[in-house]
Amino acid sequence: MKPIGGPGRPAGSRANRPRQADIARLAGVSQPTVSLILSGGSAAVGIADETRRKVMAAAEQLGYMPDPIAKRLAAGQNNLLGLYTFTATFPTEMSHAYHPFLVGIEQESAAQGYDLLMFIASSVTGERPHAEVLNRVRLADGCLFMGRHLPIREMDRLLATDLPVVYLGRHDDFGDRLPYVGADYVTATAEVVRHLAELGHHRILYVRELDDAISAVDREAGFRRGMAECGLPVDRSTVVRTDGSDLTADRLRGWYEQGVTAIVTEATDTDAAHRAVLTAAATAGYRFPEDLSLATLGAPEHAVPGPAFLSGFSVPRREMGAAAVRLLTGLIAGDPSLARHQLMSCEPMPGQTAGPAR
Amino acid sequence: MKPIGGPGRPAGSRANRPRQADIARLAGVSQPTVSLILSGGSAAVGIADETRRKVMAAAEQLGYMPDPIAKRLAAGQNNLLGLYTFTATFPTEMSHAYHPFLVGIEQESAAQGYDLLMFIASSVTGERPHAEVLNRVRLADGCLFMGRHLPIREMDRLLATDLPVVYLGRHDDFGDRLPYVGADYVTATAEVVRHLAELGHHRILYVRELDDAISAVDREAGFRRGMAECGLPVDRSTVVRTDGSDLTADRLRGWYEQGVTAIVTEATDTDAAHRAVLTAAATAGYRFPEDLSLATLGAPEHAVPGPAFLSGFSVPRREMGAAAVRLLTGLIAGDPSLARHQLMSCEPMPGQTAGPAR
DNA sequence: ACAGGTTTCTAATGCGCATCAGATCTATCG
DNA sequence: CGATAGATCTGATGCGCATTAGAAACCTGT
Repeated sequence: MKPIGGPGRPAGSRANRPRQADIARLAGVSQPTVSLILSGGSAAVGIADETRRKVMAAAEQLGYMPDPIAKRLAAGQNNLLGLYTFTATFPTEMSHAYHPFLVGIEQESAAQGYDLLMFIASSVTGERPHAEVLNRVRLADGCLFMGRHLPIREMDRLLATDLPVVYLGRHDDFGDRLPYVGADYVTATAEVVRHLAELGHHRILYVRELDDAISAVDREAGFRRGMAECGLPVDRSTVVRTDGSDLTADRLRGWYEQGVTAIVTEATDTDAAHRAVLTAAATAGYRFPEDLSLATLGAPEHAVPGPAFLSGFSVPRREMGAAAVRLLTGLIAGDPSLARHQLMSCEPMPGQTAGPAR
Repeated sequence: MKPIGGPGRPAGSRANRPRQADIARLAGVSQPTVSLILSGGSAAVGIADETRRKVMAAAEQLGYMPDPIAKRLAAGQNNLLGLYTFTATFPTEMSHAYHPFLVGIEQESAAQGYDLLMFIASSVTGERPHAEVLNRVRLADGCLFMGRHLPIREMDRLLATDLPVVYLGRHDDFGDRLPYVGADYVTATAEVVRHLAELGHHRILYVRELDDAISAVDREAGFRRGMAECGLPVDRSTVVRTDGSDLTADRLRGWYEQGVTAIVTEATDTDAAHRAVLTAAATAGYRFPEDLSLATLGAPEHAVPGPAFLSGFSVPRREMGAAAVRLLTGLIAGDPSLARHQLMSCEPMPGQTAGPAR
């Protein structure tokens, strides 16, 4: 702990901020009276109008702001919503993947009267980078979690406390203990496959990333379901896993010559698979949709302004962010009627990279 | 305020977590001893090894985690940096203008051990949307401000308190009272003009936005200085103000026929002027740099990945964010040796939209 | 005029931790 | 051997607020 000033008043920013006691002195009442008036709900019983006026005036005059820390220590709420991303919230190398979520989160937080407290894994992180932050998180009234991979152990510990928590993404491993707002990738992906099939594609490849994030699993499941529903076969070579490095132009050419007419990729926070396909196609001289059709699951919204370029579906990130905030504030308020697991549907995007099979 | 459990233990998330007192009991020592051992730095003086061992063992056994709230209440500091943007921090319609700043802010905050508290102007904003938030802001140990236009009156009030504050952008109206980290637009803009002049351009137009944000003023000043230094005349028609709507293709054509060979625009959070030029040029059929040269001051970094496309200069937004955080934490720590006004230089970007004059 | 009821406020206390001024006990010295 | 100097630890206290029990003043009806 950093050294602070002598006894009496700490040296920090709270140095000479007015406290309830100051208001009390100025208004000629006691501190608890001030507390009652300032935070005791709108219809605080048993306070004379005259007293209330005096206190309010004094508070106004001093520019009083309740100390959220003390408030929380004493009672339990400070109108702060935590936001913790398991990677940097504002990543450098990644595309601005989280931005749309943040837009929704910010708007809805404001609407609900909460401020956002962004927790950041400190740089000095050893083996369990999240352990420390997941503790700090309790500063807020509740916390929103984002990130492709959820640290199971730490989350388990956090869920053992009763801090309200919402995860932005589907995650059923914790059952009802972990409320979430996710996207219905399965349905949306199946829909994309069906659309391609209707365009005459029969040899469709699914190029996905290496890691098994839940969204990736869902998408593959949706792909398989879509293929099945359209009567298209799926064998070992239909689903390709790559981190991008091994997806060469030659390999793509090979697929093309074997009769593949459409490729489905997924957009992630790195977009590795998706970019690899684009690069390989550019190198091989294939154009979309003339030579090959391309559908990108969860097309990144930041790609290009204007009408959607990529075919596929778009994740309603903004709405998801807002819904997550609503769920969280509901949980904080103790609303029992809330659906703790919410899946939002993704809008199909016709786009310009998918067309009739050649 | 939410009702909590009976006296003794609150019903909140702190339900039955072990406290230092529990450890103390188990180890047969006093609570302050536990505090000393657990948080009194590595080489806490005057603690017998035997005692330390016992306490550590007890803490381990109980799975103790310090309560961050109590910790901060006692320490008088909460390791929170406020961040307030005078518009939405995650704007919908604007380009992701603030993102690079946020990257730097996030990284440096983490490095300094602070979390970020994002304040949001509540939606119910009347005439003075910022008044309420600028009050809430005092909840953090210090606060960073962003946004093209700074609400003078509210800022003045805030500066009257001793809350450490840093503004991201140049702003000298408050003199030394308002510390800031800005960008040296004047020098960088003059440099851009010089570059164009060296490419043979003599008729250079400056297309700027309507509003008189300080950055806009600085850029125009830099433009004029650059022109002067190159011996190029500037008259009333050399500087064009627009919100984009009146910048038609015809008007651009007119300039072209009057011998204008280069246009300088500025990138802002809306990019109105810059976009208008691009649109008009596209409509008129002009290409950059073949028909016209274009330089964009503060080229948006998010435009296109890969080698810089736009000529001009880039604002070191990330570094500015980090520098602002360093300045703020320095102020919080009470470091008197800090330069309260910092201007960072912008890197020239050759880009691909400026070439030799036709 | 007095018991019983209201209204309005205050004293006391605790939240979990950190800090500080001693208290206690042991080592060291002249 | 009394005295001084560490070495270790503890009691008391405060951080700013919320909560609760109950004091004080003020009514009401009989």
